[in-house]
Amino acid sequence: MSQATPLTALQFVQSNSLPALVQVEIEQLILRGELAVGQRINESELAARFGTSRGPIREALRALEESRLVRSEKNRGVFVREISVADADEIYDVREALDQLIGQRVAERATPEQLQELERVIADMDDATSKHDIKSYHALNLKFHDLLVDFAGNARLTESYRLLTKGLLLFRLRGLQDGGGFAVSNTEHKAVVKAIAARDGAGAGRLLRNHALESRARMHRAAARQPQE
Amino acid sequence: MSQATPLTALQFVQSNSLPALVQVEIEQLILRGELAVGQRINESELAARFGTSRGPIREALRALEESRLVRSEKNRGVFVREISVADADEIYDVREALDQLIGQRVAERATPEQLQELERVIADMDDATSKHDIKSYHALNLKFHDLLVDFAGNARLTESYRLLTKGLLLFRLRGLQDGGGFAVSNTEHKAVVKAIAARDGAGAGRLLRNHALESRARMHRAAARQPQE
DNA sequence: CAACTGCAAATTGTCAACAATCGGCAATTC
DNA sequence: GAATTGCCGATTGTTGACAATTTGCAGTTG
Repeated sequence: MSQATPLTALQFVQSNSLPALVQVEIEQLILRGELAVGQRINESELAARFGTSRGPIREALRALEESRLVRSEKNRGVFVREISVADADEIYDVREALDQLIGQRVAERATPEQLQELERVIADMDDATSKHDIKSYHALNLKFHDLLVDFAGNARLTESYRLLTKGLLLFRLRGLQDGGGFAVSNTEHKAVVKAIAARDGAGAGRLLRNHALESRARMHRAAARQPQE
Repeated sequence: MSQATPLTALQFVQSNSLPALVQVEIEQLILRGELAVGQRINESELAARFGTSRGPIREALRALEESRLVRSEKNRGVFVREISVADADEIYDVREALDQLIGQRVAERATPEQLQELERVIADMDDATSKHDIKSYHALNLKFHDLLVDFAGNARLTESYRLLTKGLLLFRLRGLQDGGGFAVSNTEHKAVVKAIAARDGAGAGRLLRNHALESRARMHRAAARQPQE
């Protein structure tokens, strides 16, 4: 699913409707922080920015509301969703369960090529760590977990997982996620991949769940350090 | 969350926008089977039916698309989503993981009142079974699992779970879910509640996961009996 | 008679205008 | 001078109209 399928321009125009395009565009705006958390979204402004009328914008916003990236107040507008530590905790509860499933399934079905790809990303993360390149590390970390859920080979699982973690991304924008510990985090990644390589489903599941658990703990430490609630 | 909060008419009008209302209305239409699985949805027709213009309808459909109840093809319209046995299997994979989490959490935090409520629903299901009232049994079964996820006390979990099982409801409309076995199913319910009452989190989790597993098996038997793929 | 071409009706995609509502500011009152 | 009221600009909610696209059908052609 994250495999970039090369589309011809024709296929692209045929399959993507304006609201769908606008939707991912707004999503990027939010996830990159250009639309601040909690901020009201002005429909006319976005319409002007994308060169459309307000109709497609509204459709896109309604979809984003369903996917929990924005909330809407009647007659007042839609706002970029805010997320509290308690919210993040709820997400982590579910994420831990899904990560366990992911680890188990990937261990059972990953191909050698996929295993290699995971190892390559881990190596890149080591690189980023030694260069203190936090931004790269974070992108690679996302990619790593994205690959994992992809390799689990269950579209619904992928969908549920992505929806969930998107909420966490929102949280990161508040600067509250992953309070350091990059090296530690990557050590955990390595343990997971090792279990996958050994086809140890139960072990990989347990380790990946534990990784999520540790990630949650790192979030809590960061939140305690920088209490902005 | 499923606790019916009584709203005054004023609050109702203030909080619910037309697209949101239309959305649940269309959802009901689909889940009750009035809009057949796979069928194309005519926007103008719905607009006339609800006495609105097409704008709100389109917004609602976009939200339903995000929640996977419909799919949309550009310039052709939106269709009620179809679901295959393979799709249902994917859903069950995730559901099993979530059910385990639900069982565990409920065992840890259910109040005596909540426990009683669960037992009451189970008794009602026994009633329905002895009366061979399949319809009531099914509604009660839904209610039972709805209560469980509610009592788990995690809004995100509830949301993920409901989204997932909504897809399964779509499947049931094809007459492929739960090939008999009501009595057996309720026996499993009783075991789960027993573990909850004993505050046995691990046990309740295991039992509820197993219940989902058995439910999946029942689905497969029904699908094998009535192959319409 | 099969296959292709070109219309025509139906339907979706998009827009721009109008109505309803909200939030803030100034005028008024006590 | 503080509180309240009434207005005004800005923004959302909804609509009806128009443009673009699809699809089935009839007519034509080989």
